[in-house]
Amino acid sequence: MGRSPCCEKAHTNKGAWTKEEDDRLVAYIRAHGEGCWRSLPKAAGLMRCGKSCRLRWINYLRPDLKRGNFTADEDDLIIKLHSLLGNKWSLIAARLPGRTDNEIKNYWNTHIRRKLLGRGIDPVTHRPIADAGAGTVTTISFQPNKPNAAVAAQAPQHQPIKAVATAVVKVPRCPDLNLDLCISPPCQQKEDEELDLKPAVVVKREVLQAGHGGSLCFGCSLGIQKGAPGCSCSSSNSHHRFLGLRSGMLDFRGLEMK
DNA sequence: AAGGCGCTCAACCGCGTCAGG
DNA sequence: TCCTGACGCGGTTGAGCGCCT
Repeated sequence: MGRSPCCEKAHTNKGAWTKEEDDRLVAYIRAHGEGCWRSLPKAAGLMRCGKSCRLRWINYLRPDLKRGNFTADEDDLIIKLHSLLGNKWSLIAARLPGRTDNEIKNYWNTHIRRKLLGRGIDPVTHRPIADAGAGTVTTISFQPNKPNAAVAAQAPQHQPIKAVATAVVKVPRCPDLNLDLCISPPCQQKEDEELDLKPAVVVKREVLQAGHGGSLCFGCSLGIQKGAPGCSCSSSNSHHRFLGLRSGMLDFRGLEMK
């Protein structure tokens, strides 16, 4: 049994969106909110597939999107997150307010990948290309309160990405990471409100429904099942900082690449 | 001036996951 | 418990643009 198409393809537009279509979509979502993408096109009077509407909204029309070039700090953060998460673009995007997974994915493939290759670093393993087959672990560690300014640009060639830490964690070089990390819950709301920080993590449905409330471990916020390796919800100290960083929005200012 | 080429990024496609019946 | 439908994600494609020859 084949998969049924997500929409009636015979009567849907494809390709670039027109200004009128954009306006219709924005107007509809402003009036009714997001959700139920399948029925949205019909309700909004659009000859588009629901998936197409969702993508257009998320990647282009959303009002909170930050347009324009990536900053050096964002570059740096993307590289670090990719070294931890692999091609989990949605998770990386969740840590970059105003950026979308598609945008980051494109940026990675067009800019960062090349940049890393130019430095002799394998963009997949984040290890020096000459050392790619070694099969050893990459030590990623972090040291808070060190300036990170343009560390990516200053990273010496043929050096693995590495940071220095109070608590050193070893991660397998395989992208299927065992994220056994000390982290903070993404929503320490009161504290974040005081600092005017907006939680950037999109919390998975199951986590919300499991009644975690505002006390999620970083693993859960990344979509790891509660209780699975990488989840530290049950830990007595659910308020530890993720690698010494604030929750919600990864503060990478204390990270350093060597 | 124009054709070729490479790059960028918006959009599409197919699959995995999950909730609800 | 199984099935189905909807959503979300990551990989891929291709139109449009700018640069080069």
